[in-house]
Amino acid sequence: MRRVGARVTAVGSERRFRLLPPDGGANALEDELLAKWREEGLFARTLEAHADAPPWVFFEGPPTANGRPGIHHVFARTIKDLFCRHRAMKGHFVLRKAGWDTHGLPVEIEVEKQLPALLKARGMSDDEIARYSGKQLIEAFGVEEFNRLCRESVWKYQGDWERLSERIGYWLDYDNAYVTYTNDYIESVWWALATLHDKRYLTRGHKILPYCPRCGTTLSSHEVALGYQDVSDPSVYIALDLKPGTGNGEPGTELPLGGTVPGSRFPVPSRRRILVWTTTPWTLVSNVALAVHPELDYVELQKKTGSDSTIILAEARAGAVLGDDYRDRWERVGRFPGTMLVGTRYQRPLDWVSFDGVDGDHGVIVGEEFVSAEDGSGVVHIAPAFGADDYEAGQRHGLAFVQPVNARGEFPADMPVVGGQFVKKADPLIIEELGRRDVLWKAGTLLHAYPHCWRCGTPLLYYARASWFITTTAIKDEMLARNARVDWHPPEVGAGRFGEWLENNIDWAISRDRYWGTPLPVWVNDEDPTEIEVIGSFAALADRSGVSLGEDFDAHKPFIDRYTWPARSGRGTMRRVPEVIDAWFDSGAMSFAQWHYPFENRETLAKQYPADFIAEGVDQTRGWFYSLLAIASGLGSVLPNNEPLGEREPGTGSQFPVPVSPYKAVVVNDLVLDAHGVKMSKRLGNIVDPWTVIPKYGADAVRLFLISSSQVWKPRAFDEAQIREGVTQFLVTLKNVYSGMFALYANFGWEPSALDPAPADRPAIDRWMLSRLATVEADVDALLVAFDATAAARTLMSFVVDDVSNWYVRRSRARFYEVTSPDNRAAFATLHEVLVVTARLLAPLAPFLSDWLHRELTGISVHLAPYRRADPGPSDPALERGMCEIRTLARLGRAAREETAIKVRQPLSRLVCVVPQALAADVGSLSDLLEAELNVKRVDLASSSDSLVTLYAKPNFRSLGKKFGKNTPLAAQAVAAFTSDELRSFEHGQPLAISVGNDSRTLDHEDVSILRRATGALAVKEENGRVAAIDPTITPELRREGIARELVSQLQRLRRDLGFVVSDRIRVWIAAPAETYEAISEHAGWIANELLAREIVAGEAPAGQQVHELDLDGSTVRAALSKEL
RNA sequence: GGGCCUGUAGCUCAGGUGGUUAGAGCGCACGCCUGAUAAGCGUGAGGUCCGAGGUUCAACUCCUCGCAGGCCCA
Repeated sequence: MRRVGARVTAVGSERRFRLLPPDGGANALEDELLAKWREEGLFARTLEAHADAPPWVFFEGPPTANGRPGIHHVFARTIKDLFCRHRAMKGHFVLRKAGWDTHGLPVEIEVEKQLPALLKARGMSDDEIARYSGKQLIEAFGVEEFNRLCRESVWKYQGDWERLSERIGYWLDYDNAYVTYTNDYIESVWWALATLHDKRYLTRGHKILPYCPRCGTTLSSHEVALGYQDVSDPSVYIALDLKPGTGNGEPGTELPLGGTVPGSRFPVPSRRRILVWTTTPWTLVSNVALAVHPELDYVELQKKTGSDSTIILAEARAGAVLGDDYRDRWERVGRFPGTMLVGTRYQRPLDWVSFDGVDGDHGVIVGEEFVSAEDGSGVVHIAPAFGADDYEAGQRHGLAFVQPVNARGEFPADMPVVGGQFVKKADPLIIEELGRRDVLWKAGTLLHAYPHCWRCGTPLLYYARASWFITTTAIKDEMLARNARVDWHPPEVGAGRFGEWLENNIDWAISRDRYWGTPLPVWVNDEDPTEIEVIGSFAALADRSGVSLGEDFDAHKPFIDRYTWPARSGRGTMRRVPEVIDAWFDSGAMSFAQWHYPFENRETLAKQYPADFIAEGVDQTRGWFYSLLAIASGLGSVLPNNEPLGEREPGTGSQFPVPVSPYKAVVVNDLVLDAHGVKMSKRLGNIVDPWTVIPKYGADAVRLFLISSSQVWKPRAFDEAQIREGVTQFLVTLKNVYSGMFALYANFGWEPSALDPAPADRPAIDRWMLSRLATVEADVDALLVAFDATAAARTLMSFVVDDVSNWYVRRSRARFYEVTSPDNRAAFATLHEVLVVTARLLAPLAPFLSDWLHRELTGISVHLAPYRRADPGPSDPALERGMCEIRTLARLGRAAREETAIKVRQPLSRLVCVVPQALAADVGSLSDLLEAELNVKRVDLASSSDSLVTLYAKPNFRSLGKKFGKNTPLAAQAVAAFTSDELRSFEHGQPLAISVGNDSRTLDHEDVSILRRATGALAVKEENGRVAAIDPTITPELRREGIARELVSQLQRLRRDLGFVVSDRIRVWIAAPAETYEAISEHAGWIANELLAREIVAGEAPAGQQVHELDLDGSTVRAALSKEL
């Protein structure tokens, strides 16, 4: 038998299995693999390998590259990558086309920031620059040049994105990325818009948008959020006269007269007024209605001093508006719900706007849910041109639309009092005028947060702008039906957040008054705005304009605006509208625009639509998830495999065709927070830079942490300590199993061969290990199929730590010290199989270490391997059950030993075990594992007849509850009271009955769990019917063996401390008291073998040898070691 | 104000068609092991499962109402 020093072989040239680099080497290891992958073109090879396989379609939600990627991007990209890798290993063709979202306001803002410096360089003065608004700066700078800069700016961080994606192992085809600003992409978007227009889903309308009158531009919600300031605004209550005799036309709907309250001592009022609150007096000029909440209670109040006029307001607001003591001064003469007010007409506060020729109602009270009892008077003034709620209320109630304010925020020059004034400046003038007209009730000021232009500080106006819409309200049912087909993870995002939102969906305003975006392909006759052409292709553009587009054609502004043509009607010129479109429309069109469909790749799209899988953050519910769905629903069957919602076929009861969703499954991830659970922000400086943490722990560790720490759709705190404690521990364990056990000893001469025993011929623990492996393989795969990456990761991680390392390897260690016998070969073959399959299961989650291991173990990349073995070998549920019991017994046995306070090194004579009867057979053959684990000479599995065993009953509440209902607790008591003998005979088939009250019933076996308990003078631990009882008696013989083992332990430590290596052979001198020496001499052979000693010499060491004193449980032993040459 | 989510041990998180000892890892205390060693293993102590009502023989789990935190929307 050959023993070779491990350290010698490990660095020798004959090694077959490389050892892993030492701790902290994750970065180097991953870099080594990245270089290898690049060199081999591995990603491309994995694609080629499955080129003809059934596709599994993934859509990449395009990131905007004009910001640095952060740790949350690593999170989202890990999710995308791991499912794609998994399905690819399962044998699908998983094309992963990268994409870039390149249009839109964020890009423009980046460039806009550079404009002042650029204009100054051109000689423009600071004063001049300061006078210009953002849009004016762009115009002055030149749209052509501006857009050129935007186009460049998009790629500023492209390198960062690609580097990070590569570093974390996110495989994506960047060479064939789609880019939303390219002509091909734009043409597909045009086609979609033209198709939607053909279906009458593209329309023109109004939308209330936050608008900066100085910059002349609308702002996105993101920009609005940048500019909130606390300001003091007017807070004005006005009292408007109700017109008598008005109501909603139904009999009896007229507002009851105040004085009709029974017993009222007040006369019928001659004047009834309603109190209205506003913080924007200038909008009163445009008032067309008042809104009340239909279910809110309103009161009519009359001054106790005997005035003959009354006021009306929400009851809940009376105290706040009139003073808490208002009841002292006011008498309530009426009380009614808001619905009673609806339809009543009133005298508007200012009459400067004419309604001549204006469609729609005005001067009327309407009911609206948005009216709040939290502030104001519970009556809201409605000016549809100046508020989103107002506008929608106007739409719902057919109100007139007047907008006597120009784009600079000024009233018309010819308006009385406020003519030509900027609206905000007009507030005081209007308040004065209201006073003169005797409608002003109370004027004060209010401090509140109001949005201002982030660029110039001007207060924003909510202002109706002409806008182009996709009438998504018309396809709401279609969207809901398609959404219902989506497999959402988690489901509540789909049904709740998203579904709820779809239910309340409003039309999608897609036009933007901006520059850098897909131009809206709508041409309008400048003489007749009703004549419209929507151009759906560049060919159509060339055809209509009569101009050949040429090689250098650029579809962006300003070039596109030069294409005009005479109107078909014969009068006027067709000119493009100035707007570009919402960049969300671009992204939502990616499913087909990335293929330049329908102009090219029709066959490709037929295979690559719809997506099997997408994954993004929750913030995309109203973003990309929506835009994909809305566009797919609007386009319907012009996309392949995209049948619209079908009518129910008459008579058949079947529904056809089944609507499809543009994505069959979505995994939604939540935010990544900092270690303390606080949202990361630049302001707080708590942003985690991926480039500092990834080199530190490795991408595998970061990926695993992000996936395993909690369900991906929950927010997670990014805590480095958690990476170390949770994930690194797992990775270290896996590395130890490979390097510290498998590779280290396999290098002494094992490799897979025909000499390895067949699995069926291996020891039970090997067969158990392989059976567990097959189970875990199936479980992890099923979890990934079901998109539960967190559970998959946890299952695999606990398998490696608990089952493989902590049980199989620990219990099998000695079997790896030799490589020759069948038993050794069985262990190596088993562990090899375990590691290979583990590497494959791990590959989607941690693509680096798994590949490194797989290559060492098999010679090929894990990413070219199948995810599951075709033949996982025999599964043995009985063996798995039995081992589970053994491990429970081991745990209980350890606890029992702990109680005896006898160290494990001291052998004991026997362990008595009890398991539930049904499992006894499964456990029997495995008891030798317990002997070794607990260092006992014998394990007895006690049977029921054993005098050591007492039976006791545990009631099964679930089944007893069905029989006894209310009396369940009593029945349970009765069951628990059965004696051991009664239970024994019940087990042997004798009936057992209990009576509770008048109710006597025979018990079924399912009603009672019969458990066993060991009794006697043993150290006993028990849990759920499993018992481990240890005999603490130490016989002299056991004592001697314990001494020998203690000696070996101490000498081994000494041996190592003195610098001997495993291959060294030694001579040992031992001098000890007589009793101790007796123990040593009895076990001398075993001791020598353990210590790899040629000879054990009894007595004092010769002079010159260094002597070490050891304490062996109280007796002193002197020992000396020397190397045998 | 609305929608959705979360609240379980000091920390991070599992779990449960409602069933009587609520789990894991880390941390802590104690101990083991020493041919995985700048490793490995165990035992133990920690919980009114956010609060209050309700349904039920039985609620940590279901219902209602709150409280606290988060996200999105207004």
